Amino acid sequence: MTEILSGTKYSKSAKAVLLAAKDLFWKYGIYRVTVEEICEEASISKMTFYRSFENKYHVADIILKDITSKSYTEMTDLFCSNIPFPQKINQFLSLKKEMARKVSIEFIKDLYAENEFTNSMKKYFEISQAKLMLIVKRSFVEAKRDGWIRDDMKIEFILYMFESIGTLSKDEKLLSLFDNSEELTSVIVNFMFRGILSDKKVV
Amino acid sequence: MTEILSGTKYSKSAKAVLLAAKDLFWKYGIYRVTVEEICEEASISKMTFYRSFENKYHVADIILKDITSKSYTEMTDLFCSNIPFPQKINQFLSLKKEMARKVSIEFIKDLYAENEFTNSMKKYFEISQAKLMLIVKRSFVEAKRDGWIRDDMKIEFILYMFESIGTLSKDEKLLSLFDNSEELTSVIVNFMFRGILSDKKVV
DNA sequence: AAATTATGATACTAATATAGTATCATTTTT
DNA sequence: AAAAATGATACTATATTAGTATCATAATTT
Repeated sequence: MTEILSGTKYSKSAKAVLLAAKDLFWKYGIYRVTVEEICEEASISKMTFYRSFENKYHVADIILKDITSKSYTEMTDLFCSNIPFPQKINQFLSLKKEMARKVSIEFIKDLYAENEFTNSMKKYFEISQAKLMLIVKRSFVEAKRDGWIRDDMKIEFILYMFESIGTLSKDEKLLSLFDNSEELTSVIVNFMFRGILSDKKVV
Repeated sequence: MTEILSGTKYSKSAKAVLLAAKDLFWKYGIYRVTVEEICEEASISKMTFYRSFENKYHVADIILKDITSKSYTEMTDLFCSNIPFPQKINQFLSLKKEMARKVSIEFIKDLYAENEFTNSMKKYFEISQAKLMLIVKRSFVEAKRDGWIRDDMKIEFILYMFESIGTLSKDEKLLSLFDNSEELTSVIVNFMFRGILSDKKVV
């Protein structure tokens, strides 16, 4: 939790804002939270807020980028490593769980609500996703070659499903079926990998 | 969930409003939710809303009363029944859990934020609580007489702690330590009863 | 089928909330 | 002591929201 914004990049007050904003965004999403609320929660004045940040979307942007960049680095490292495929999947599951705990469903909901500010965030989110997919694909190709994945499974299909984990979380109807993003993610991810893993080599 | 508003007291559209409002209030509290949002969620027009309800606080009032009245009836029945004391406590725990699932922490937070509308709701909440306490007290007195409760435990102290379960949930600082009211309640309740039950008669 | 009733869509006003800025006093850091 | 950061307040412009009036349309009842 407090690992967020680890460097000395931000001043004391700016950090207070980022932490307070994160808590509020997590609970209520972005659009329901006001700048004044954030300031009150961070115990700073509104002017101090506007001296460091453009607006609340700027804050949300920093928070999102901080979290996704860390998560994608971990993911990339995982899929680039030489550990056996099933172990990769296990670790992937726990990384996903951890990430779900880090990114609230309310946050994502507001992110994908049309808005001139959130659009740039969306893009960043999607670009990170795309970069990761290249690495993941390579990993899946190797795994298939090594017999870890059922023969009738096309890599393209797997990748499509893999990407859906991110895409699905944009679907309001699906989101509303779950209480939190952690639950949703674990359901999707578990479902996916149970169906993918070859029967010959059970973890 | 859907047992809410079981009678034919409300029209189809009014029921839709109550259910939609409940979902929104549960997630975001009362003040963050607008009438128009409720209408959209309930798929009815704003006019239809205002033909049935005064405002969103009126809706919140009905929801709260519906839930508390049911819960307090169950509690009263439980403590008036002739089952052994430890069993009463066990059932009390599950009732409390069920109630926690029914009343969101966001809802209570807004309820106890100063506001001319929520004041009447607060009163109703507190009166129900007071009525229940009379019955609970009688039950505790009997339990002590029958040796279920440690001798050095004063009934007044127990009642105080018992009431705290409700009062504590008003404390912002404590609330913020937990993700949901269910967690908070179960922590308090469990803590309480483990310390109260006599060592001689373990359940 | 006609009448009654409930609902919807739209447009509107008044009230309220919020964003963002200017200014100056105060505190903290250097 | 000087410089930099923060706070408090007041302010304007804008956006949001509450609540109502009006008329059209759909659903029910008779």
